[in-house]
Amino acid sequence: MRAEGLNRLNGRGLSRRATITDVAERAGTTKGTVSRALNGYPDISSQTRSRVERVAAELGYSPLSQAQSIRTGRVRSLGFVLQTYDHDSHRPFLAGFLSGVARSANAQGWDLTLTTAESRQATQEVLTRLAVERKADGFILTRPERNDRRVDLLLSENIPFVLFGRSEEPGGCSWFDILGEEAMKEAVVRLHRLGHRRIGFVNGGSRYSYSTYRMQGYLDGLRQCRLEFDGDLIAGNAATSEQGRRAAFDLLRLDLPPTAIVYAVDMAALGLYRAAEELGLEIGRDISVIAYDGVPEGLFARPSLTTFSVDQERAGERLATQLIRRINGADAETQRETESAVLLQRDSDRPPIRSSEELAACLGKAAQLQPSTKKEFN
Amino acid sequence: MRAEGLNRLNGRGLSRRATITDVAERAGTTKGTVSRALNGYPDISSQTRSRVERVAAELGYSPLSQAQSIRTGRVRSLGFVLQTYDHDSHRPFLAGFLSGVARSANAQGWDLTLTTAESRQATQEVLTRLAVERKADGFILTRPERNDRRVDLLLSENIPFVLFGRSEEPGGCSWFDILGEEAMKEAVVRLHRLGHRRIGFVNGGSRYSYSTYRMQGYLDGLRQCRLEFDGDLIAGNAATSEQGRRAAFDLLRLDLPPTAIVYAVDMAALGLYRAAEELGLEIGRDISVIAYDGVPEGLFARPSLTTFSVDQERAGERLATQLIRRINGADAETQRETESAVLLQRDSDRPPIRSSEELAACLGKAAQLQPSTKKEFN
DNA sequence: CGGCTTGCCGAAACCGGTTTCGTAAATTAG
DNA sequence: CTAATTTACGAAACCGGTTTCGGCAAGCCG
Repeated sequence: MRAEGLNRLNGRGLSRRATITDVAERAGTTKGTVSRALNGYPDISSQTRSRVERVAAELGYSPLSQAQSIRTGRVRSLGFVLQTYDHDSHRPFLAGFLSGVARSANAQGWDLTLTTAESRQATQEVLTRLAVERKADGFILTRPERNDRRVDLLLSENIPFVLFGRSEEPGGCSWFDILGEEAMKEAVVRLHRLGHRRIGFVNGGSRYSYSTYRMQGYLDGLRQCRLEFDGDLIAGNAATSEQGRRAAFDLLRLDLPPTAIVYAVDMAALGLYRAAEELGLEIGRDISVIAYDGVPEGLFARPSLTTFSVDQERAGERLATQLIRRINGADAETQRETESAVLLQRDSDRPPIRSSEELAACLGKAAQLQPSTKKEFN
Repeated sequence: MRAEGLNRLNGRGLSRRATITDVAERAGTTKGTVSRALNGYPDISSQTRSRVERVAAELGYSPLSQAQSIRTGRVRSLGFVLQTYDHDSHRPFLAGFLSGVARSANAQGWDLTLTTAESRQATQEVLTRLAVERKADGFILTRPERNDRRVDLLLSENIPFVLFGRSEEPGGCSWFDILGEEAMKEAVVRLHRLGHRRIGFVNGGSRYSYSTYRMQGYLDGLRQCRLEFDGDLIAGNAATSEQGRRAAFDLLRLDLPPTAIVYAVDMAALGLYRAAEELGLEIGRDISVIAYDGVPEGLFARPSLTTFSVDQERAGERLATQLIRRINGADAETQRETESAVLLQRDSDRPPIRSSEELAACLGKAAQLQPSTKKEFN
């Protein structure tokens, strides 16, 4: 356990990095002066400052963040907790998102520390641990919930954080978000314009705050198109493909089924594809669908899924930048941004070939078909 | 987890953690003794050791890794460089993989530091930077290349690392890998058993070492089935959907086209789906396919893609464990593991409905069809 | 009983930084 | 021209750990 690995700087190994003492010696001054010069303290003459800066550059000196941190308490590192208990639908996002976060952080001389948690409770503990052990100066939280315990914790401990998603927390949060309500509204309008008159809605996970916005957008869309609201056309929450399939059955079993469905979540919309297969319906003809997220799976489904896509990488970049600003003291309220989703116009939304009544009749033949027991989704 | 120790509040918010001095005072000894006791030095009486351990537990003390690191040079952190220039096909993997790495690392008291690089050159620089700045004690490298500069660098600098994939580097590397050759062989055997006699092969990126193994597996499969080798049946490298589509056209344009194709990479195999659409072929009837990776897209394609899937999360877990052992001084050669891929038996491989000759004739009608200019794959 | 190990641990140096404190020199004020 | 401020920086403490060094006390041997 002990001493083997520690003399890594032997001979041909890593060229020894320059320390602050090296810089001080070469600049003919002391550690303290070098530190103050490099950190912009006011009581350093401009002459000395530039000399120190030049020497530091020559030696390629850059301070060791963990050495700094034991005094300053800051490590120049952003924290992200991968919540493995969370529904799968965010998995495809992760690569782009993390890549954006890390890229933006790196560009500003920061790093990203990644951890996992397997329950909500574990998330709270991990956040606390990382903050106490000073592994991270602040956190990026994704997918805020309606009453998010992470937010409560970080607010009460006064630890900086930013949200991917909005929050109504009175404490005041920073966030970056995509306007899901705007997309949902546009989806309805678009389907209406194609000739659909009964448009269903399948929302995402109800505990998440995004579902409020998306529902609102659906309702706004109905209003704008002067379509009457019909509670039957709203199915339960669905964030996974299997949940989406069940929601589809619920809607299609109606006496007057929708001819088009707006899904708040791509993965759930892919469940409609399964349901359609089982019921012998053709998507884009018998039943249209528009969803939200832009997961890659939608591109390979047939017909390909029309959806509003979110640029995860950009979100990651923005959030990293905001968080660094927050850690550097910016007010929470000043760090808020929203953007629009981008419609990927594909093949799952087309004019209806039958009315709701005709569709119902058509489905009548397959009426005995219940949502079969879950098929293996391997 | 260690809530008792955090309870002393320090002004607003942040709770003060117990330091080694707190432990020393409470145990009635000195910092040095506490450190030695907790780090397993032999010159501490078992009585003192257990007293210190008890006090440390009471106070919820755990050393600050960055404070340790300025003396020991070790931070208990694993490094991973996200190579954004690398072909996309690994993106879907990332979530599971990183989750495995982080989970396993966390469980052992380590952390994961994530960075990005946008070119091979940048990767080299980032690896060096992280090592010199002591942000990571070692690295996990994915997808080793035939002559991998990362490996050269880390070997020459004597920095611990493990590979997801094998390497013939003489220096001696640690690795975890899935036996791609085994899977490719089984794919051929399986297709042969279904009645296919002309089986094509589309390899993945030729610069990566995995392509050697997978090619070998294909050849082994032919041999086992006593099928004659035909160079025409091997198409160029394809790692993306578009490349896979072009490779499909190359094979299907042959005078005697294959009735089944083994793809070394799922994403490329999905390109065959596009080609088939354009040529009016039905996958699983006119042309069968088995691929490798287990990307989620394959599940939603129709017919769903039969493929050998890799448990990314487990790979991440194993690699993290190996790397930690390496950093703790284990020999590189002792840290090597391989496992088998798992066949996801789906619907893209079925008995051929026509012979190669019939297929050629069938395709003749569509012969004028060239691979059209790249469609937008948004 | 004396000399030599050995076991155990306190004291202090050290790691690479930051920050406080005090003061000589330079500047300004009177 | 002296006194009062500033300015600029060295010296040293400090952060939270690790590691070296040396010495005391007990144990062993003769």
